[in-house]
Amino acid sequence: MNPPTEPSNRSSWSSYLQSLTSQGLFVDALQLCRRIHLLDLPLDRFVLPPALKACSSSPSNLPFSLQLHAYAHKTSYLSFTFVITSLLSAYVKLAAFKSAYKLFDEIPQPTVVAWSAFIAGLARNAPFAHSLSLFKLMRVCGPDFNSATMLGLLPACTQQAHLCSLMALHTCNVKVGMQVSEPSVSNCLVTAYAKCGNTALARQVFDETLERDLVGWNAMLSAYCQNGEAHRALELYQEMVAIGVEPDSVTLVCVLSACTHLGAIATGLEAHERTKRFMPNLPLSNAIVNMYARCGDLSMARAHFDEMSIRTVVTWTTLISGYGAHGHGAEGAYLFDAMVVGNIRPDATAFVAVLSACSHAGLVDKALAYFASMKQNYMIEPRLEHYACMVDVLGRAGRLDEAIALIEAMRVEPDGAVWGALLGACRIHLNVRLAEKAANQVFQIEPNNVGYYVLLSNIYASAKDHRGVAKIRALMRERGLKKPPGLSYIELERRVHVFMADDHSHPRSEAIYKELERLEKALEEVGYVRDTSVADALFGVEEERRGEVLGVHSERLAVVFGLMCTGMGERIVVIKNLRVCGDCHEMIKFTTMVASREIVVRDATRFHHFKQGACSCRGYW
DNA sequence: TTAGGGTTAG
Repeated sequence: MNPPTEPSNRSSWSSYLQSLTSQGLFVDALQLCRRIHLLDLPLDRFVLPPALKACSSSPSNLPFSLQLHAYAHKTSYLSFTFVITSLLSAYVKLAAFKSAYKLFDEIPQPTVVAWSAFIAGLARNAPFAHSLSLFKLMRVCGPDFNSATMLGLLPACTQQAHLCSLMALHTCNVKVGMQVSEPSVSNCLVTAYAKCGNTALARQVFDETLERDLVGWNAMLSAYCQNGEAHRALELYQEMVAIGVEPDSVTLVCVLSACTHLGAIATGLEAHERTKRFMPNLPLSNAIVNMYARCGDLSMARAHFDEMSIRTVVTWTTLISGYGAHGHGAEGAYLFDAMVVGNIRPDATAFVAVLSACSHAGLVDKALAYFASMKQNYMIEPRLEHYACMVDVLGRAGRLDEAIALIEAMRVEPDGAVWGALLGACRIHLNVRLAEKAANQVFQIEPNNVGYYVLLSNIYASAKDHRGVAKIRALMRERGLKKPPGLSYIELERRVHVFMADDHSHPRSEAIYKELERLEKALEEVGYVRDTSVADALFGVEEERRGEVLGVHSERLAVVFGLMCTGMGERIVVIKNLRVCGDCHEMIKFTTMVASREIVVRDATRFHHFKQGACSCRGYW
């Protein structure tokens, strides 16, 4: 959009300024303000809100905001609520909290709008405690709050720690009957509960809402997606469609995201069909590319990417990470270079994507070159996640000394992910001594992250160090840590089936176990030997747990069920929430030979394409 | 003063 034409008479300065700020042209707006100021032209009060909005775009404009404040005082414009609210929100955005509180104190009798504006400003720009205590003060000595007060305050509840306060605010709403009369407040409560990680309470509010609108459905869908309950999101979506609620583009972004998590490509395809009438739509298109890439269909992801008329760095990053996850590092790097040639500037996230693509494909030199160019060519200071990627790259390739040197040279304190990457490399190259060193660090930084304990325990097990295994298991018990359950998903005829280890809950469970037994016999005949090192290490240490460890992993059940339900030549796609176990990895390799099938497994870190007895990861996982 | 959405690592 072009900037509007400058006005010829003074009376339209304020509307001109307004149009500049509404287009986000803050620099031009500020220049104009200063010119008006220099010319000493008489301003009307309507100039102040856009001028203050422009000021709040950068902290360096605080002195100018103070000048505008003084001007408002001199001209008595401060008696208008809209001038006060503009000043308050400018001060809050500029983090000039003292000035904001002082101004608020000076208002003789703040209206509900002034209270709400100040609360909303604090909610967005200051820690939650600020806006909450102002709301408490309002309850004591201010006017009654209205729905706008709540809509401004609730978005500040963003963490688990805010849950108790959120429940208290919820009670306030129930008391005045607002939750029933105002769907917008209910929807905001759903979102707030979701951000605090409590989908059960979010659902309760959703269920109690009488006038349920599309925003409410979308808020609940997104609540499930953000909290790793994609399965529930899809159920809710089916329910919504069944009662005739027409999805919009936001609904479809949520649904595509849920399909992405579950690997539910058939449902994703159906959602893709529904997106047609919203196109072109950048967030939707990005979600589609991501869905295909992470559901295992790179060519569909690429086809949609190629069709897009506008692509941002987010679009490119999505596809690069897709190629990376499938082990096509060279293509990922090629895309990154093509993006740069097309004049799209990579950001820190794009570098994470390309570095991880290099890592999964073992492209060490390429990764080192990208890592160097971040700072040299783009002035992007490597962050912890970039270091974690580089340690991963060097570590996987067996260049452990260089990985350690990199950690030692880091300007920032390494975090759990960095040491965790080194620990992962120690698993691949079975370096027990270095693993202990890395684990020692990681346990101090992230004492509750179970994954790292399991990793070290498995390293000891592979090295047949039974005492080491016992030590880690004891440490886990002492700290009250339990391994999260491994889950595998498989989508068949638009239904997602979920399996856990030793799961007997599936309706066709008996047949699945029989088929598994038959398959394992056939695999042994062609040379598959079950790797029991992890379970053996527990033998004599935790006799009662040996069975559990030796038990049937979820990916085995999902793969066998997939074999049973699909025809010859059909590809099987299984999604796992944790890393696929070494023994299952081996077993699936043999299965592709015996059953002449292609099997794709997406685990927590990447894709494994199994075909004719080999896996695309070639050990880089 | 005013509710819902997309990308990365381990």
